[in-house]
Amino acid sequence: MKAPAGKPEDKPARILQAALTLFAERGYAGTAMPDLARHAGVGAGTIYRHFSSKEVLVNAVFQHAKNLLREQLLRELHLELPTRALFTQLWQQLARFAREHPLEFRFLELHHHQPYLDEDSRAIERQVLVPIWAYCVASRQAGVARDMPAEALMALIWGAFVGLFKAEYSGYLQISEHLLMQAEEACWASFSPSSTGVGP
Amino acid sequence: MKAPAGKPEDKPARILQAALTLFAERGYAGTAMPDLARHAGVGAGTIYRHFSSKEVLVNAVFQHAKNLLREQLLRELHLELPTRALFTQLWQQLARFAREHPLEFRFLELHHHQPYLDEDSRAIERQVLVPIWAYCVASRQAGVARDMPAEALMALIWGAFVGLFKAEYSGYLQISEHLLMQAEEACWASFSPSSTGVGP
Amino acid sequence: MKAPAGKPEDKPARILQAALTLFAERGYAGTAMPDLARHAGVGAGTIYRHFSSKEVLVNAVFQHAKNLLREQLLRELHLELPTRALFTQLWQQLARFAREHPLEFRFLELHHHQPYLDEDSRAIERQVLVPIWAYCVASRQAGVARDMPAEALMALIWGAFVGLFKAEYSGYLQISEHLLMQAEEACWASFSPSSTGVGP
Amino acid sequence: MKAPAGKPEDKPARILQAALTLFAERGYAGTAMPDLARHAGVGAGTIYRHFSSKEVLVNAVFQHAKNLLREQLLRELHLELPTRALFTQLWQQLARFAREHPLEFRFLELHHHQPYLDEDSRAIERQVLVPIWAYCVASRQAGVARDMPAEALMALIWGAFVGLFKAEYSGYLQISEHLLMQAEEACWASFSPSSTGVGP
DNA sequence: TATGAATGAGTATTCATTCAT
DNA sequence: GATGAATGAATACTCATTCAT
Repeated sequence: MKAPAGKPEDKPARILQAALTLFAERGYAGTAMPDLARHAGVGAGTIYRHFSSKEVLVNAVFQHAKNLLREQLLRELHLELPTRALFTQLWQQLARFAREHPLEFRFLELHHHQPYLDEDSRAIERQVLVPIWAYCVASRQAGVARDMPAEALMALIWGAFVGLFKAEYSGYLQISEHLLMQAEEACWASFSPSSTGVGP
Repeated sequence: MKAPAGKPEDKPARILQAALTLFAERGYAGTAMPDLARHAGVGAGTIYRHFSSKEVLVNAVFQHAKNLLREQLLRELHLELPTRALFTQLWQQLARFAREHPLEFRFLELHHHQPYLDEDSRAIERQVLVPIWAYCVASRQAGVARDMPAEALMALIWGAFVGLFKAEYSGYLQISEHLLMQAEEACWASFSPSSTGVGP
Repeated sequence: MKAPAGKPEDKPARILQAALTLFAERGYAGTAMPDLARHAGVGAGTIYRHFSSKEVLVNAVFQHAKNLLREQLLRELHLELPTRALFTQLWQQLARFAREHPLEFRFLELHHHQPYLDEDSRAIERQVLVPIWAYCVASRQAGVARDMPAEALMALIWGAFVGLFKAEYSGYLQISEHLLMQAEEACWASFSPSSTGVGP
Repeated sequence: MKAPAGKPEDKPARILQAALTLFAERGYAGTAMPDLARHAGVGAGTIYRHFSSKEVLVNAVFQHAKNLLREQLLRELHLELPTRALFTQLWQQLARFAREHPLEFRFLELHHHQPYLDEDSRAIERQVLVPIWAYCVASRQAGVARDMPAEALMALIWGAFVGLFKAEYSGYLQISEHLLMQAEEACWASFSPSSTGVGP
């Protein structure tokens, strides 16, 4: 009979959860360890039994969040679909991630490229990007994406997506399912070569 | 004849400059006041003669940066231009801001909607948004923007723009003048209603 | 059949041994209990089953070491020997102790008269000193020791002895059997009244 | 008009003094920085303006104490004196140091060869020893010191000296001027070759 | 007015000790 | 009995802010 009690008994999980929440809210430097301990419902020392320093902790959170994103983004991806459909699928997976894991989403936005991220964290970051990058390169070669560097395409689409959800949690906007699909179409339009000026 | 020493500029400006630089680099919470004083080349106490607290200082920086953005964005705006041309103009003003004031740009991205921003800062934020919002609303009514909330359109375009420049200073990308224009076209495509299904 | 695992020895002994080692190396305040537990190969809590606090533990180590010194110093002491021979014997017993029990020797040097030593520890300290003191007093009355307080004689000889061995484990010196005997002679010279100026 | 006030205004000096006192009493590891600050009558942060860490502080104290010892020991040393007289002079200088600077004396005894001492501290340690070592070597070559390694001679005499003063501050003994001279004679006896067996 | 030394509450982290298993 | 995870007070150190000069 283990840990049937009220509070979830898994301390590391509680600590990660609290860290995710506070880092997403206040950022790494803005979060104090004693505060974090209180939120996790553990003693301050307990954190250090599981994570040897604040830096190690933030990297653990980063890697958890990034892995989750990778799984949600790349799982059940039907690469055989036509480019347009695949785009929709990617968009929806992203949206599902942002919806189901808002803290992870905000955390990742806030802790990009920070100096305390270690090599493992950076490696996972790259792991997420590579398949998307490949998709962009392939689309471009197939003539169904604009003639821009894959990196630029990704930056525009990812940026637009992030902008949309930031606007929501900033209170400017409520994203309905319908709006989500409209935004997807808008982004597809910025991704695929425009038909403007394309002959008769 | 006052202060003929090393740097002649006036103190408040030096302090604001140092604050802008460090906040943009390390964030508000990650920046220490004594460090900031050293960067500004003034005594720690001097900061407090001009800005009564760290919060007041960050708000001053925010307002300076946001005002600069507003001026660069809205100055010499030819509202009588056709929507498409106005879009290009806005895009170019934004790009000029990001290019000429990279610190202000990064600072603003990093300090959105933080709890230490006061009412004045939030008001200025809105001041910047309102004309853009009006442009979106008008475009939509004229049928030259997609049928989405103006807030969503702004979020998508602003997000894409920010994504592009973040990719640049993250080292993923080098933004040439040509690329900038291609990106503008892509964003316009996501802004204007797609011609899909529109047929004779 | 209990605890057939790795180290078979009994726990209290293992704990005392680890405490002796670490206290001798790093001092009382410089030694952490969890570290000590790891060195002893026991759980942290186990220490407290046998020693109710760190202070109790250090006193146990002190008493063990001091008792060992007492035994080695006073056992098989031929009090009937002439003063000179007895001096040599004491010197050799001391040397044997320092050689065979270097940790105990270092520990005792490092933890003299510390405020956490309890009355029992202080009592044992005195028990060791009393017979030596008696030897000094007797020698002096017999005219074979210098005309100084017994305490001063003891301090000089003990100090010289300790200095010699400290020099060895500080790496300044290697104490051969021959050197040990030379040193003994030198100390005897400082103990016994000089013949200088003694004439008919 | 500077610092005429009750308490000496020199913060670094006050901090060094408090550090000397507490380290001499409780040892390095046994002394807490906030305690030290309170003793020095300064804020905890003030210590760090002058000494960048506890280690830097203990090295500063060590170097101050060792330099003082060196000056008192080697100053006005009449190297042209006969060996016996020079020995007395060294002894008296040492005694003066132990008398006038009991805290420095205790501190040095307690912090020998500790791992936190830096190269500068170790260098000064050697600087003190070298001249004494030279004296021993010269004496030995002149046939007025026992035929032992200079290091052993030093260890015995220094050890005896330290033993004597430790006995005093441990309360076993009161060292009168007369006793000090008797002890000096005893130590000289252990230093110089015994006349035993030398006869007509 | 400007300074920067000084402060002490606050930070990350450690450690003697406890207690559920 | 033995364990080692958990604790929270204590530790070394930092930082926003003040104030004597």
